[in-house]
Order: sequence, then C-alpha cells, then structure tokens
Amino acid sequence: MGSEVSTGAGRKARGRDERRQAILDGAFAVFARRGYAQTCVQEVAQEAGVAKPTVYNHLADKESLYREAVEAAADRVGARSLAVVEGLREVAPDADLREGLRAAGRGLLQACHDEEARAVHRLASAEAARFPDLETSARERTALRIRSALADRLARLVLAGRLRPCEPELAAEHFLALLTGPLVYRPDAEPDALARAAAEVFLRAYGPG
Amino acid sequence: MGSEVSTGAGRKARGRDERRQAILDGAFAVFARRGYAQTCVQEVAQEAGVAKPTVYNHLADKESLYREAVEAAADRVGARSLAVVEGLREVAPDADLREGLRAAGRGLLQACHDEEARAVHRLASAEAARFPDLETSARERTALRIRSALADRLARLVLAGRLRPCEPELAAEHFLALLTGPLVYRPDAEPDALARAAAEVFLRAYGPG
DNA sequence: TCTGAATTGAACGTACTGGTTCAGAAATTT
DNA sequence: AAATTTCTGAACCAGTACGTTCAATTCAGA
Repeated sequence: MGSEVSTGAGRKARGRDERRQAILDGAFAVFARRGYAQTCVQEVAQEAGVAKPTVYNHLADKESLYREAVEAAADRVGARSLAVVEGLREVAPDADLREGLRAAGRGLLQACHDEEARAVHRLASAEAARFPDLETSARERTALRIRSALADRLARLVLAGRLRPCEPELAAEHFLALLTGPLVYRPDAEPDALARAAAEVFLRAYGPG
Repeated sequence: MGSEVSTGAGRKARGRDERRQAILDGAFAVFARRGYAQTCVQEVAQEAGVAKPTVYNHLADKESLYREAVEAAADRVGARSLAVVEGLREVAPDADLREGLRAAGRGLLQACHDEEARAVHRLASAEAARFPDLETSARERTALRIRSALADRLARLVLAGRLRPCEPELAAEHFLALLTGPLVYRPDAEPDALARAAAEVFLRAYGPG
C-alpha cells in the first residue's frame, strides 16, 4: 500500500503519489486556460500523459479534480510568497528599510501575482457557485497566510522603532494593497516601479513620526 | 419600427427596448448566481418572465446574452461610482478634507463593491477564456472610469494646496487600493471603518508636506 | 520468471442543453 | 372588427462530455 519508491529514471511519474500529482498539475494547467466547463476530462488526461480511466482511478470525479488541483496550486503560491516575506527578517537594523520593502514588494509581485497565482484566484472565484468553500479555502492558503506573515515582520519593525505604532494586520493589508492595487488599472505595469511606489507611499504613511 | 411607447400600466415590459432590458436584467441575475455554463437559456427566459424563443428573438445567442448583460451591468456600476466621485467636487476650500475623502470612500464602497459590482468583475474574469475582450471592456467601463474621475478631483486638490504634488492617476490608484484592498482579507469589514482608515493613511502619505 | 496490480484504448449509455421550428394565442394597429 | 405582428409552449435535432465497463497490456515486485 502507499506509493513505492521511484526506481526508474523518472521518465514518467512512477509512484502512486507522483502520478496523482502529475494528474493534478495537468488538471490545473488545462483548467487555467480553458475554465471549468470548457475542460473535458479527456484533455486533462492528455495533458498529464495518462489515460482517462486512470484519472478516475486517482480522483473521484471532475469536481474533485478541480478542487484538489486549485488547492494544491494555492498551497504552492502561498509557500512561495511566504518565503519572500520571510526575507524581511534579515533587514539589518541599520539597513535602508525602504530598500528592503522595495525588494520584498518585487518578490511578492513575482510570487503572488504571477501567472499561476492569478489563475488560482480566477479559478477559485469563477466557480464560487459550484464550490462555495473553494474561494475561502484558496484565500486562506494564499492571501491570509501572506498577510499574517507580513504582519509579523511589520510588528517587529514597529518594536524596533522603524515604523510608527500601528495595527500590524491593517498595515500589512495596506502595504499589499498599495503594491498590487495599481495592477487593476495597469495590468502590465513594471513590477519594479510598483514596488518602488508602494514602499515610498507606505513609508510616508507608516514611517516613524 | 423601433419601440412603441408603453401605453399600458407597465405590468409587463411593453416596448421592444424595455423587453430587451428585462431579458438582459434577468440574464445578469441568473448568470451572477449560476455562472455561464451552469446557466441554461430556459432559466434566463423564466427569470425575465418570457419564453425561450423570445430570448432568441432579441439576442442572437447565449454568448451575446452574456456579453451584453455584463456590459450593461458594468455601465450601471460605472455610472453609480462616477456620481459618488463627482461628489468630491463640492468640498469647500475650508472643509475637512479627511471627512470628504471618508464620505467618498463610503460611497465608493457602496457603489463599486456591492453585490452587482462584484458580480460584474467575477463574471468578466471568469469567462476570460471565452470572451477575451470582455474583461478589459468591463474594466474600462468601471475601474478606469472611476480612476480617471478621481484623478481629476485629486489634481484639483493638489492645485489648491490641499495635497502634496504628485501624479494624480497614481494617487487615485493608491486611494482606491487602500480603500478596497483590505476587503480581500476581510470581506465583511465595516465600510465605515475601511473608509476611515483609507482616508487617514492616504492623507498621511499624500497630505501637504 | 511469475503474479498481481495498475494502465490503456475503445466503446457505450446517458443526460443535458443550445438553437430551431411550428402552429396557435395574444395583443397591437388600422 | 379585421389584419398583422409578436409572443408562447412544446417538441425536436445535434452535439458534447461525464462516468463506466472491459479485455488486453504493461509494469512493479518477489
């Protein structure tokens, strides 16, 4: 029972878990570019390099396929973004805070606003009617985790006197809003310019009095 | 030709345009709660109080139905939001700017983040695969219009010395981001608290030196 | 090499829905 | 009141895709 260790050269997904992952990855890719209804299970199987009955061997039905694929992708995005925020841990007490925030902003734009991340949000909210809980589930795995981690970092910066006293959660929301908000109006804006502007404005509002 | 004047007591949509509007309204309502694929034309007809062939009499096919319904709703949302922003025109030179921004923020949250507005954005991005241009079309009718109008108001405030010199478009993006960004993390946040925080932070960043 | 499990390709039944057609009813106009 | 247009209800056709079944084949492990 369980999955056996992959002995081969890994040309194809061997163990059971790996094959399952391959199917979920393929499913996410197809769902992302076609949407739920337009996607037929046959196409998912093709994308995963597998036969249709095999898909149903690993996942109960199309709905499970969707839910699991989106949640797995959300976990990936969350993990990536979290790593970026953790980078803020290493701002030396005498380093330029603006530069640190700017770097974090750049990283966050790459991590939580790349193609995969946007697809996660789109897919989660698109089928909110069919999967009422998927939207909140995805939010928890991505946005809420990121805010929480960022709030931790900001709280330490407040204690260090580098930011004015404030509610860390709200400040985190504001930084992330300043960073990603403009993308609504300019989807192809330069990440560097966005990060610069966000750090600048955030520090004017939240920098030490 | 064209639509005749509605003579009856309006119990039902009489003129041709009115009936068309009734169909589009019904379509938007059903699409909003079911999504595109889950919606069958029969249900739209029922919601509009009309027979299925009548729907096809007024609109070519299901795709037109979707596109036109979403765009009409986007226009409504845009018009509502624009009216709110125009309210900023009347901030007296000696009035409390923070209070004016706060009021505008409250109004904008009602106008461009109510049920209908959120449905517009969801429907536009959900079917971006099928309707590549609908997403940008909806964005132009709502977000871009709002930003433009708000930038106009902010530019005047800069000239009046009530805001520091800045790029009005960017400042508008930042105000809107501060206002609506937190909703990503707290969908049920108090509009009043959001508007207060947004105005507060915005003025710390963009208020006169 | 042998055994059992997993995978494959194909086909099948079923259900749903988009878009159309048609004859009759209703309503509006003349 | 007669005529014309529009709406209605029902039925119909075609296409599509889900989920399943099955025999044949491949693969993993002993």
